[in-house]
Amino acid sequence: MTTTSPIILWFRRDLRLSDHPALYTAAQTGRPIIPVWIHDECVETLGAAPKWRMGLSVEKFGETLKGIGSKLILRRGKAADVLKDLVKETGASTVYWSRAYDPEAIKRDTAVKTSLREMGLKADSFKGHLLFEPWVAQTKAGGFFKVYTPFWNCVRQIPVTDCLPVPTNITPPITWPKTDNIADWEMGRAMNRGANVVAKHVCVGEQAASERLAHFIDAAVDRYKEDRDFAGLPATSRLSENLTYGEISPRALYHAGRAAMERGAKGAEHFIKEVVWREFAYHLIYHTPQITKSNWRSEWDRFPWRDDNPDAELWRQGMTGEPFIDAGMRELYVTGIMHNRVRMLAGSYLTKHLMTHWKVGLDWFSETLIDWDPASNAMGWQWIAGCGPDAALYFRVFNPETQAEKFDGDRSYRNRFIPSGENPHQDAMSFYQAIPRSWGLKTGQKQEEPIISLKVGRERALTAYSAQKA
DNA sequence: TTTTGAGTTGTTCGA
DNA sequence: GTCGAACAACTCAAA
Repeated sequence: MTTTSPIILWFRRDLRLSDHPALYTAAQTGRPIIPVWIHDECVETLGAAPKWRMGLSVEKFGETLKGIGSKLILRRGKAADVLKDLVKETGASTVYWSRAYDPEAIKRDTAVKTSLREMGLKADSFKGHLLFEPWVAQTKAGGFFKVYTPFWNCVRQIPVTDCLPVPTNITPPITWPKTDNIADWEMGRAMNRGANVVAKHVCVGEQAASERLAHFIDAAVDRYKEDRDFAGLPATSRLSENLTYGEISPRALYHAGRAAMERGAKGAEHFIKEVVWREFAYHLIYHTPQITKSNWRSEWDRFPWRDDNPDAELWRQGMTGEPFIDAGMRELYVTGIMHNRVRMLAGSYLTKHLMTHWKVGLDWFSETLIDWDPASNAMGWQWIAGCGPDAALYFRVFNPETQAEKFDGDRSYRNRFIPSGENPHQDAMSFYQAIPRSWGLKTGQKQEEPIISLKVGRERALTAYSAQKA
């Protein structure tokens, strides 16, 4: 190992220059840095929308690096093999990356670390994706938390250090290794909905993410606590899209929130608590990785969920006949995201009224969300289905019509995504451009009658829950 | 070890 | 129309 050999900076879901511990540490050595992004085994298995959106992020980050005299080297293959090849080609003696915590990524990274160290290389991972490493928060008994509030009470006492600046000295190597062309990968190929429709709604890259945060702090954080549940209001930060690709660090959100708190913004602590929900999801996925695949509470294994079925297909198509649910499913299809409140309703409706397994919903979200995150989605679906970490009051079944009355009383959200009146909203109409022809929906078509009465659906679910408990 | 208090997000019904 | 109780009892975390 020489002190002048290059450092390979393996980027994954950390596509930014600011507040990047691995990059910052590498830059401080003064050695040449070779930024790399690999279309690896974890990228292969991404759903259509997350893969497409990831591609946009990678492309943008490549431009950013180019702008500072560096370059993003692109390769495709199994991560461990690609990195071994790159080490041989470049004479690098060190590989750095930011830690990931979901089971697939841990498996990949463990293999990478082992094989690189066997070659005598320095291979180190850094914090960066989270405020708190999942093993830091512990109960007094030394275990992990299963309830949010005690988790929050624990981590809120842990100091969060300042954000790191963008390194000023990212030294290029003398010669660059060859790189693939991202266009050849066709990362949007599986977007069989119109990617051009969704593209109007994305916000890509570090600069855009940072402006989005500033705008939220400026315009919305004060009323965040009161307004965040109103689906038609621009009251949320929408930063989940950027966090999941690491275009902004959670620490940037945290400190922006703290600064707002200090000037008396009432909603700011609530905003930080939501950021910490993401931390809690990672705490859970780290300690109970089976959360992505099987019921977190195993007693739910005997619950009579239905597998995928025609009702679930109508749910995916935004054709349940429940306007608030359908609006949410159409928001998802047109914009790639769904308001948090409506995600809960859509999840409750699928798993309770339609008695369909939460995995059916999780799979659809994994396919269609541009802000898809392995930890948050697994936790969210298990929570809403009742088999996840929560007090799990089994009779808590959301009523989409009551919820619409409460959280979309002026119908602005439903009208945005379901055509109504003489001049329907542009987003409602673009749904028909976005959907695949195979769905057979005509422009302007909507489901007039609910596919199941709310009363019948609710009672059917409650009966099944009572039977399970007995 | 036992006890105690609390647990993101709800709905319905009847007074 | 509004408001409180019932829905039922269990798990978690700390004292």
